Amino acid sequence: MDAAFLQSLLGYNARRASLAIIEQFHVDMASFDLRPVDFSVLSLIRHNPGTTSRQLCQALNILPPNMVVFLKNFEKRQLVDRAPHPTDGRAMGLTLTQSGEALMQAAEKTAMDSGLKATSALTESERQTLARLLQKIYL
Amino acid sequence: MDAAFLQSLLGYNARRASLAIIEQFHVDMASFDLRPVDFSVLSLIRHNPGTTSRQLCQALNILPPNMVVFLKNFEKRQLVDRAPHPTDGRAMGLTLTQSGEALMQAAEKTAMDSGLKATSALTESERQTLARLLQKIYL
DNA sequence: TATTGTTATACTCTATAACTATA
DNA sequence: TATAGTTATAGAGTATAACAATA
Repeated sequence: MDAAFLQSLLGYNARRASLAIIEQFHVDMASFDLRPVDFSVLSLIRHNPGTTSRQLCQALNILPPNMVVFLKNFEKRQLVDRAPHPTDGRAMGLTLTQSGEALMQAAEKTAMDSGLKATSALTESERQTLARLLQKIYL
Repeated sequence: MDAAFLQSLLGYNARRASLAIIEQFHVDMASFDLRPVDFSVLSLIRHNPGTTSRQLCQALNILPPNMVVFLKNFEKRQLVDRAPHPTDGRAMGLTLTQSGEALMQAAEKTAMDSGLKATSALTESERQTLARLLQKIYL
């Protein structure tokens, strides 16, 4: 099967590569019960304690009604605490609970290892080049 | 918002970049009424005339029941012809119709231009490096 | 017995409209 | 008037089970 033309398109390559990495992610992260989007949200909360739902939505390009569902789930799993925002009465400040922190400490390590496994065909130098070029596209 | 950790993960970067390119794709390809997956299937048929549904499924990692819907749509739009396969009585050989060929000739040109626009922050040399590294991940 | 194509359907993900409470 | 959060729901995308026809 000749896929030379599709392989000349960066969009095609980026999508196929991201799906391959995510497939590995699902395998390696199964024990955490975290989808990629769950992981991204919790990681941002971890590294930005007190952040709001809106800020997460903007950072991850997620629509607010969908974020509500994710956060509700995290609260039910006692991974995230919601406290009144100090300056904005409409918003809620988000932080990881103690068990959320413990989970994410392990999950971030596993996610890093999973990413290395999925990109084992690359050298560390190539990984850094790749990350830099991809960020030039979407940032 | 500190997203440094997520940005260290290739899976996150690849997904964000692919979404950015696909967003541009939707804008530029609107007049063709082709989603990325439609475009990929039709392009493979164009460059591999006589190919079968199963071969397309394997090449694009699409499940057969979903491919049936795509091909049925293409047939209704008179973009694809299906003829009995010369050697396998179970399969159908797929080719573009004359109007399908005309559409895809224009669509492939537009898709290339769209990809260049979405990656205008990169040099041509960087684009080639990026494509090569991404293919090392998923091929 | 395995594979191609197919139907029907379930499940997940993403998007839209409309509402409330506060800025 | 605009924004944060929420509810309900619609739409798009992806996956599973089961079947007929052919290899």
